[in-house]
Amino acid sequence: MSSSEKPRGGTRSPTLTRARLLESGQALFAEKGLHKITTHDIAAHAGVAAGTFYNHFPDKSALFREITNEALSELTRRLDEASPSGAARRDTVRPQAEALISFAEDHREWIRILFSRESGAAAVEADVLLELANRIAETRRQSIATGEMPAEIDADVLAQALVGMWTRVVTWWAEDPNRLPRDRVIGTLTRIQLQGSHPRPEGA
Amino acid sequence: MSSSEKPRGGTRSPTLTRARLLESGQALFAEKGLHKITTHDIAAHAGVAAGTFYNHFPDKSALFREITNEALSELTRRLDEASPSGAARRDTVRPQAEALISFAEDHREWIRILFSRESGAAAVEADVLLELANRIAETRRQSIATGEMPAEIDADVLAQALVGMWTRVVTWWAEDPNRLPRDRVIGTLTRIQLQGSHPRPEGA
Amino acid sequence: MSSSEKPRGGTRSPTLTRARLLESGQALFAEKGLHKITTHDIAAHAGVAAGTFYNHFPDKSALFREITNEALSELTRRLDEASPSGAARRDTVRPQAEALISFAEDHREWIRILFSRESGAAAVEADVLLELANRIAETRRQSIATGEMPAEIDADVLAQALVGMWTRVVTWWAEDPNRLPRDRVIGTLTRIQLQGSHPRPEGA
Amino acid sequence: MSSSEKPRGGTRSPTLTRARLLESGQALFAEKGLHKITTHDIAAHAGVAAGTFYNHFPDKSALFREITNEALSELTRRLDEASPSGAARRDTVRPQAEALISFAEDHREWIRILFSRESGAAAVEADVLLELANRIAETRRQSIATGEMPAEIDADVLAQALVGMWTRVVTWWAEDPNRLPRDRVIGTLTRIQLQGSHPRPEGA
DNA sequence: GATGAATGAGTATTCATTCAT
DNA sequence: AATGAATGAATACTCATTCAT
Repeated sequence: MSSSEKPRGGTRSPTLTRARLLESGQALFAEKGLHKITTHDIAAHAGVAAGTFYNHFPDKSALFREITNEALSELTRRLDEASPSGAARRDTVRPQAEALISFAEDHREWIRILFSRESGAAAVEADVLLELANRIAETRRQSIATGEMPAEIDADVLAQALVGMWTRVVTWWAEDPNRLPRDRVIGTLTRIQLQGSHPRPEGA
Repeated sequence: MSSSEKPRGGTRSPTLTRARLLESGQALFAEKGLHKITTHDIAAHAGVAAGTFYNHFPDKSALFREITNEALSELTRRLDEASPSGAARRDTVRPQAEALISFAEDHREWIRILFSRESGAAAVEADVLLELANRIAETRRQSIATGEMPAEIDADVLAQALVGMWTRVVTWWAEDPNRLPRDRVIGTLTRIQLQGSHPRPEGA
Repeated sequence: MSSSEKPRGGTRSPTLTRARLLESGQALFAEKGLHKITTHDIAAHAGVAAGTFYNHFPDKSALFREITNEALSELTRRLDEASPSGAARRDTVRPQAEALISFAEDHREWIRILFSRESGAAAVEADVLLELANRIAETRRQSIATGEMPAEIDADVLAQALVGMWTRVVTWWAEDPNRLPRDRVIGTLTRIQLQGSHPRPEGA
Repeated sequence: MSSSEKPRGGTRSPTLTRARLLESGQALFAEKGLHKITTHDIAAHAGVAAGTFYNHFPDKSALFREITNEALSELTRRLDEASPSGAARRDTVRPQAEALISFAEDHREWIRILFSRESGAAAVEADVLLELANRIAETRRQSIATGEMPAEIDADVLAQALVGMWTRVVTWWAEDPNRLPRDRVIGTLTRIQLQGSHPRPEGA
């Protein structure tokens, strides 16, 4: 077979094709979101025919889910690594902020896919993020229980707040990392939180 | 012709029809987002024919924009009211949190439309939110300048963080206000912030 | 009733309204043709409500037909006048060309409506034009019969040819009468025809 | 699944499908004109699904343009062939009339599409026809310059006149070629023109 | 596995026409 | 007669998905 032939049949490695589709989906979803990208776009970007897409993924959302799952488990992995279960509570925040920012540095596309609005990932990320939130909240809940943190604080609200804060900041920063040195982001993120102080009521 | 025919001609008040379309759009967009709702859905929900939609709005996005504009200006109005420019800085946070939560109580649909992911409002809300963020940030910037707040804090990051935090919390809470009494949300939101304490470096 | 009120009910003379609709139709059809103009356009241009249109005309094509009929009968009238049945044949062409050109000068809009392509008048004008063609042809037919005109000439073809020629020229000229003084158009039109000479075969 | 299902997947030759769409468009446009024919009509006539149309043409007007372009270039080709640039002027008319009539015989549908009113081709044909007109006019202009043709003749008017005449005659004839033998049409067309005679002024 | 033409349900939008007021 | 909101059929175009080759 001459190598200049149009590839037909099982030419290239299927694994490679699959990988290419994944990459293409990643790049394109990051750029425009799930709904503005067609399966044809992805196939074209991957250099394969439209039908080939369906040899590797049952449908468009399956590819999307695979991407987000991979992204989320990598993120989870890094966050886990950053706060081993045995670690002292106080040490937990900075390493996690660092993990998140490093993740953003290494995978800007994933950040866009996971966290930017209209990306299509709303449902997909919810669970993982909630889990993250809850994990964070759990630490706080204990602080609250021990009186280290004021009782006015609700752990669920706190969890949502932290997730919202972190995802927004990291998305904003990943759009253009030149905005700010990473350490400054981490430094700020680390300090925005309850420090155990019992603030006087505002009006006082 | 029997009198049971569908109404033709200018039967009902146009203002009413317009209002109905607006309401229907609000309800449906809140439920499923801009992209999953068709103009036919809206017309049907409003009890009018498909074409009637276009007697009142040039296109789907115009209706959406009208809804979001109204929502945003109401939100802006409340936030402005909550923090008169002359107010002392410290007094600013709680009233704004209260304003936001009250807004959410009164307009759960608007919250979903403005802040939930995949709503279609990404671009629309950006400006207003950023403005809000910057307003908040400005207060902090001054605190930082006066040394009241540690210099490690970056005002831009802080602004993003606060916006992310607030929008996420309010969206989460508005999904089901029974989750928690509003005061608890406000209380927590009010305390999540730097209190001027200079925390010891994490490792210390 | 104050005169500044929005006219409602039988305010203005219905005859006037009808006339205005006719004028508006004329102006708009001339500009863009039947298919690109909506009944709303016409009503708006006439300064009346959309429904009013249907108080005066059963439908859009009725208005169009009325305009074309009026235009065509005026044209017919002028052409008839220009060539009274008793006139000598030779004298017939120039007066008719003059009549046509004058008609074009007085009614540029009608020219566009009747003769320009895509105006919507295709079917409408056919008959009248054909009649015109046939009347012209008849004159020629006699010339042919008497040997004044060569037998190779077919009267039907000639009729079509003259109609095609005249309508195209007049349409072209009416687009911008400054292109040429009317006499030059008439002069040329008058001379483009068989003059009774028996041309030598082409190759000779 | 029964084998009587509609064909799915790349069953038939795409070239064939494209050709069929082209033919269908041709037939239908010739019959009713661009605006009265829908893409669904064309697809149905071609025996394919509605969406298939768009696999082959970006939109309806692209198909139309393709048809008219092909028609016009074939016509141009034939006219060019009929009057090689070196030919003596006088020899030019009959061959061109012959070319036009032959073209009409071979492509009645194209004639309708190109020249009949309301076909939708107004803009498309303009250039080519004008070019044709000007080419014809140029010959005359020279005749006028040399005094071979009377100075009262305006070359631009003449060009418009010839184009109007020819297109109308050929359209009329192509509707039903049985009306007349082609030679009679050609013969007449050939003789309708200025023969160089200086006619006495009509009134004389 | 790969191909890519074909499929057809889905959707925004237009506009001639109606008729209660 | 005049109004103008309402109607709804019509239509161009998109795109996820299928399947014969």
